Amino acid sequence: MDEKYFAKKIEQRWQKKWAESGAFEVEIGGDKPKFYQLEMLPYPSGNLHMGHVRNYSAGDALAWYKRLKGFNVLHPIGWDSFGQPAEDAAVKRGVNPREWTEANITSMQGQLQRLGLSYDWRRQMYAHRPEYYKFDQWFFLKMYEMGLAYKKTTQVNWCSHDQATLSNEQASGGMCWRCGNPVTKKELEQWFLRTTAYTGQLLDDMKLIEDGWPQNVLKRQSDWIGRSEGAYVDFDVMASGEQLFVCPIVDGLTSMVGKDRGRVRVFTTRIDTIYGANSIVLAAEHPLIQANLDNFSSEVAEKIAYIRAENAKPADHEVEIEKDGIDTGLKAINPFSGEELPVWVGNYVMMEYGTGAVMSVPGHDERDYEFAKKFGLTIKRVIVSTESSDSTDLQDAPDSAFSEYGVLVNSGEWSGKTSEGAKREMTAYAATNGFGEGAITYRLRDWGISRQRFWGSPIPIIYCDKCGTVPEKYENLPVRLPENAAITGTGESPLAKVPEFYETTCPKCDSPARRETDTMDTFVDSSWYFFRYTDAGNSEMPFDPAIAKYWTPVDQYIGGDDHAVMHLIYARFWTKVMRDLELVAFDEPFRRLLTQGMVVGETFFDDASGKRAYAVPDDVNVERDAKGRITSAATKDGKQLRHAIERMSKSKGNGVDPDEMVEIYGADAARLFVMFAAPIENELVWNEAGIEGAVRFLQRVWRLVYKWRDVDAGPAAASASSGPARALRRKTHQTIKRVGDSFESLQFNTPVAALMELANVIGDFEITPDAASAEDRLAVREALLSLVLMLTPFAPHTAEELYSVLIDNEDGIVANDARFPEYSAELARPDEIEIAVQVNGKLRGRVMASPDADNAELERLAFADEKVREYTDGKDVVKVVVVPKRLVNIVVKG
RNA sequence: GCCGAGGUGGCGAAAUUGGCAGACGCACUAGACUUAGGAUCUAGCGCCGCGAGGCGUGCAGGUUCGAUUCCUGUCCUCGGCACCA
Repeated sequence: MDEKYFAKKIEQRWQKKWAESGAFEVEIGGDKPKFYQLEMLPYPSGNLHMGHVRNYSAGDALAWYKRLKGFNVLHPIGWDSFGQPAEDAAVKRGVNPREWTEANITSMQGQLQRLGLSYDWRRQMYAHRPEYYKFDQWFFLKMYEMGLAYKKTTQVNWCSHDQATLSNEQASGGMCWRCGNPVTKKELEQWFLRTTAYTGQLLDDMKLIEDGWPQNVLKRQSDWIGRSEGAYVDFDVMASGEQLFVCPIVDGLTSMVGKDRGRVRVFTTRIDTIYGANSIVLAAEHPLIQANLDNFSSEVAEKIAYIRAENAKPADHEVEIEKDGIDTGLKAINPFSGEELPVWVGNYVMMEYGTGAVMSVPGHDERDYEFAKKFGLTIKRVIVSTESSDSTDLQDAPDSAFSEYGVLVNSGEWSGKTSEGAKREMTAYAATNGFGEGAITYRLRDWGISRQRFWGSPIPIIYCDKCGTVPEKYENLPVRLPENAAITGTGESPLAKVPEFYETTCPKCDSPARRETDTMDTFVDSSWYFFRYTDAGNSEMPFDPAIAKYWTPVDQYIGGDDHAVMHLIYARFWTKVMRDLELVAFDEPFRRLLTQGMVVGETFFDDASGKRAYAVPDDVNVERDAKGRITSAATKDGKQLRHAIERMSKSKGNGVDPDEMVEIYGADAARLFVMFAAPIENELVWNEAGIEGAVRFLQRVWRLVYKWRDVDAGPAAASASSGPARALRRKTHQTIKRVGDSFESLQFNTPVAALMELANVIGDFEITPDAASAEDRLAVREALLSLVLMLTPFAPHTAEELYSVLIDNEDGIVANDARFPEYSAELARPDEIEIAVQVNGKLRGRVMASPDADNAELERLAFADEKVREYTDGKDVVKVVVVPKRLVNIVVKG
């Protein structure tokens, strides 16, 4: 053993010991309570970035903490190894996606190992290997049987940059989740998973996890699910004059009521304003509109086609979309008032939400108001008023809609009622009279999972001329990806060009048939991978329910909040499906969720010479303002550079290579620093300056241990000592409390600070080892053992090494199954505490007092203080406020 | 536009939830030890002031003996959503 701190040497030694002893390999059972610690699995891009280091360091710290607390901790890692980058690499460099992926995984496994993360490596899952994706397919077949997987032709989100389909969640904000480019629409036949079958549960079950999940993620999920309560109202629709008219029958949207009469259903949350409707407005894609295109004038038909085309274009949020529309000439009847209303097509009505049809009430809805104004339509009477006054004609006056609740006027028999009451009663009235009903709509849609991609799980479906769509048999799973396929990146399914793949026979009738050539969205893999870890080798089932029952649900999940409405919704949905399949017996997969902030870096671009980014500004001159923000940047030869703060990654060129950090400073220092630098949920602007401090701290602890290593405690003089020994023990126990509390509340920066304080106090302990009394020795030894044990979650190699030095044994913390130090409230209790003395709220003195001193005693001490007297003598004492154990505030006058 | 979170030293941040603002660390300054130090140690480090002292948690008010913490208004920053009827 060396007396100098060489990170590399001890890191290699302990990593080897852990691997050889299977230190983090766990099984079900035993006396210890279980704890499932999980971090979001990485995509094998080839390189770890600092965001990974932050995520996995935090998870590892918790895993260690729980182990030290006596838990049986499952801490696994795996690979989200299907997906587009592998295909991009194939297109760009002609490499085989499988080989590229496997090589990346190998290199990243090495990086994770060098960080010394405490995984049960045996349990790794690899999404791209048949042993895993077999069960993607297994689940698909189950969902097909349950009616949860179905195929339909629809407008899907299309990213023309990536040449790929996207689910609604992946196109959130109108931008592609991968590349950030605007999304267009494309009509395709796609497989969907019926997430909407679980809408209510996805919303309601948030109650079960609201204490363990960040507010902001819950909020985003509930916004995404988008519950909205209102009513359906059916308007009779007919042609006007000689116009021909057909009414298609589409369940829930349209129906026939007579030879020349149809009905169209609108959704509204404000049925109370129905007397103010001046028209009904339909989406251009609405079946009623599409069915009548030939019956409309060419002008109308052209306009509708135009609107439809515009709707498919990518959204630009910088520019507000101008309202557009046209009067179709059709007429509708307001079922409440009996009025005849024109039927319009409007670009602001979306086919995907509600019924694709709305009643337009310009007086009380801002969008309808804009629409009416643009086309010079009548803005009808006031329907909702703040007083129950008589009607006012809105036509001249208004410059905006009044969209609040109030009292109804001009509303027939409902005049005089409140909006709330009228909504209830009018909905009931519509229902009894057969032209409507109460309705709840959601924004959440089904999950489109078909991808015209090679590198994903094949969808296990076969198309037979005789039998139609036929699911593959379970015994034929996995449907394997071929070794090779021409990958062009042009958006067609590569598998459709591989006859050896798609040529098959029908599982039902044995005649020649064709396989589905689309593959599944990669988010399928990550929707259930954390169950696979519990039983990673199972070849018959995704996992054995009995084993999963022991480990799941996940106790603590850590990852970025960029997955708030993608992965986390899908995983919750999948869990509910698994529950209905009786594979699991709970509703929610993740008890607690911690969202860690991004690690970002400063990036510099030279727009003139292309897109080169400068990573470390060695060759960049940077000017900063008082807050340290960059005001300008230029190359050494004076070329101006554009600068930005961006998520760190190798591809952006601003990445700090974790391997390099480990090489220079050591894994422990890198991990410790990342944990200490900022609260875990904050964004971390990467700045390497601070890491030296982490190294210094580890070296300080190292020197302290070696300084005292030969002093054993001797006969345990556990009785309360006085003086420095007692003070040290007090600090030790206060630190134990602070560090434990911090872990429980998922804080990682403050416990490091607490450990630094403790190390500082040990360093200030002035007795030399030779002169130390038995009490001194006990105090120092306890302090050092506690410090080292509590350091384990942040710097496990150093902790293991120093622990073995302290106990003078080759084995360390793991081998001895050591425990987090025991906290003693008695030892943490101070003999004396400092009481602040204020006069009129301003600090004027400090006095020492016993923690048990009563208020009268504290008051007496306060008045006895010389400094305080200067401010109180000769003045009237109006009031004295005493806060036990904290302060005395004397209020004086004059 | 709507919703949410947040503004504390030169920087990252603490603050027992209404009770000594700035713990811990980075950077910086001075000194010690050194052939040397980018090692280590000592001291200093919110602002103004020689000092006593005064001021200070985005800004303006309010509640309170006492406010970074609660309330009202306002400004700014970041994030989410984007015609959801």
